[in-house]
Amino acid sequence: MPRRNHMPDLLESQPDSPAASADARPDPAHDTPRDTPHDGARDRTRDGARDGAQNAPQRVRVMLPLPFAGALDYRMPPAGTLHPGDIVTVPLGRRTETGVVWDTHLRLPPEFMPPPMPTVATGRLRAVSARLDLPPLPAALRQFIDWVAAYTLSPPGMVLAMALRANAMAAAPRPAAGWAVTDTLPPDLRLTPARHRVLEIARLGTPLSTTELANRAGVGASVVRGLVQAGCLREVALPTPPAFGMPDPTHAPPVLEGEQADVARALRNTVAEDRFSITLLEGVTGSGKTEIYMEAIAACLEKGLQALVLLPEIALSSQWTGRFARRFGTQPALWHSDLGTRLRRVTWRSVADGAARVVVGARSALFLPFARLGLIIVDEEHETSFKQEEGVTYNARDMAVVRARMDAAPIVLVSATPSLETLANVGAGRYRHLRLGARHGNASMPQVRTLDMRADPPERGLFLSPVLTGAIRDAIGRQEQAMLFLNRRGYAPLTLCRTCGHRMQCPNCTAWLVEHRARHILTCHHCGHNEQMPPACPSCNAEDSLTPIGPGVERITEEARATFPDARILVMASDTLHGPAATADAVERIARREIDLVIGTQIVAKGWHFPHLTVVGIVDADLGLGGGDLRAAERTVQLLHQVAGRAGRAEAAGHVLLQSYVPDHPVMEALVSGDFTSFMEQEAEQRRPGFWPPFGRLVALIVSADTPEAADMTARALGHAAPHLDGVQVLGPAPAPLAILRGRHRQRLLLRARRNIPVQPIMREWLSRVKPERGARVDVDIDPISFL
DNA sequence: AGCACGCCGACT
DNA sequence: GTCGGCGTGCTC
Repeated sequence: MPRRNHMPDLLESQPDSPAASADARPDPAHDTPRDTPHDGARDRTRDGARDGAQNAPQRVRVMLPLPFAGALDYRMPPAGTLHPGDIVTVPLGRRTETGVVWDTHLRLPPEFMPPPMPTVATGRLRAVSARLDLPPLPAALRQFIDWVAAYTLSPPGMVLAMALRANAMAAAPRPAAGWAVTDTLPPDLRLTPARHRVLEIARLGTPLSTTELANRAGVGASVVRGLVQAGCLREVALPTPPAFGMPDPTHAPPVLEGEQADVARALRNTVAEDRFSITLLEGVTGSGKTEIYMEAIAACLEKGLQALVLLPEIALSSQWTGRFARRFGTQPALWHSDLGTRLRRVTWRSVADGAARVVVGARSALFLPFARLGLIIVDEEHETSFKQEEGVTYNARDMAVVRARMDAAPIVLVSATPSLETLANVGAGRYRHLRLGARHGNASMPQVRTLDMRADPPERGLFLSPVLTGAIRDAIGRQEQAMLFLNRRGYAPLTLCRTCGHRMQCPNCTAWLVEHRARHILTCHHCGHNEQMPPACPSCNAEDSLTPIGPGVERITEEARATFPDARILVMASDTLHGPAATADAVERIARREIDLVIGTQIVAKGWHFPHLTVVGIVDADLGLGGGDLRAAERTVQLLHQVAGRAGRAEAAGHVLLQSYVPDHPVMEALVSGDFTSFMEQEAEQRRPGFWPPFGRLVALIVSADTPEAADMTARALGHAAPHLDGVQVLGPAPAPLAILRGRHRQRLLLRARRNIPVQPIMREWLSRVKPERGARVDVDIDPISFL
């Protein structure tokens, strides 16, 4: 039964009912005359629909999680009917694959329509082997998969693979067995006292598992097994305990006042509308955004619908789930790529049957089979880690908006520093805008100032200015905490021979090797190659001549230990914290004031709440500005604002010091003034004239090959075949900044188009005209955010 | 993605 | 004479 009567138009015309199943309707994908002359004459009818389902076999389209251009056709199995969404096994060649019965009609905008697949003659169809006893893939998810595939130019099967990755396809988990007393006991039963106790417990009614029964009777499990053997106990399926608790929206509602109450109310109303809408929730760090969007989740739960919360990194989830549990009285379901097999399967099924009410996850959670999705939240929407760079390249933030549309659900994008894309959508009136202007409670925004490194340089060989070390020393003296941020792992990013100038380089990549002193190695952050630190220069054999150049967190830690010998220092970097549990533990220790000085990379910039932290030092505020990346300035502001936001979240005021050699750069000025609106307006004005995103669209082509020649030839062929169209421009080919990555030689091209031009058909046509050289591959990245 | 088929080198 | 290298192509 449809829960809402305002599904999107595209779905409205194709209700997911048996009446609309794969076989009953004409299929445009099959209408082109493709049959061979031999088959053509007798194979004019399709699907059996026109001349009666009883006579001709019925076709079913089955999407397999394989890189095919589309679904394959099968014959309906002898028994029963199949409907779109059913999960089935089918023969493929000499193996058996699991797939999903797909819709006959692609419900996509016309410009997205992929080229039709050739049709196989009815006589050569193979039958579907079996329908698996699993909840069917919902129509909205199937439509979403087709849409993502068409948008990203990926084979739909590869997108489906992401939705099936749950491994949920394995046989249904067998319910745990319990034991009940048989109606008649065998007459020859030897009833020992132990056996008697077991039977008494078992007679109480509730079936119990072997161990539980033995424990309660105070006997060993062998007694229970003996009774089973003797035929006194029969097996009954135990009711599976719900894997997820029911979050209670009334468990601990927050007390909200003023602006916070207004925004929470507006969000609740949006959710109550129960239809597709997009809202940007913008609020400075510490303004209580999480607490407020949890009210949106509460409203969603009150409607009996499911909510999905996307976080940029799952490391964040420990603090998040803690807050959730305090608000709703139970833990949410968690979804990320390295969930254990069992939990993964249980979660997938619970999402499908609606038992999991709130799911928090990384981007892959977007492909879960929600039974009744009523809200999507994208927290830290500006984060670039929402972009998947491998396999199917997609931006989870953008695809979340599409998913919300398909499920007719509201979506809320949350950020302190929204991306320019999102702000442009607000400006164009496509998104609603809710703002929180002030910090929560008595907390005030931290005071930010730049430290001109030219005027106050550190001592020779050191990286911290005396002004910064002074501020840290004062904070620690006041029993407060301080933090140093440097977005660079390891000891030093470059190792140089002082004698001959040789630089230690990765053999597989165009990149310097990074020294990790703690592990005595040089390592490549791109391919994982590592080697021992050589005792002498590998080029000129000079001994003691290799010198570290520049700082990483390890080196800053060394300096801090020397400068603050009594401080309790904790390093937070992805390679020192192994997994979410270790991260959570580190965060706990900081909150418990067991630490005086935190030194960290990216990972400290996440939404952690450190109430006693008052001083934040940014070791190298200029770091992200080089490299000529389109979004370098925007990204630096977002990252550094996020780091700065860790300071002064409680009563005591926060101070942020930015070490910079360009203190009058607009990025530094924006951070000091806190006026991001003006900064983003300036950014917009720089991108608008050249039709750079968000005022135009980009598609990156990455050519990679095992030889430089193959990469070069393929890239040049693409250059020659480049489209010549109004409002479309092709840049390149040029060697990629990472000209060699993992031993593969790389070239890049970039297509830029006006915003109103759909790039997918252009790309399809372009790519179809170029055949890559042997050993070469072309990867397409729609809406790229990395330019490496 | 698998898994066949297919045409050129060192071996029981 | 065969076993086997992985290049190319197909799977409804």
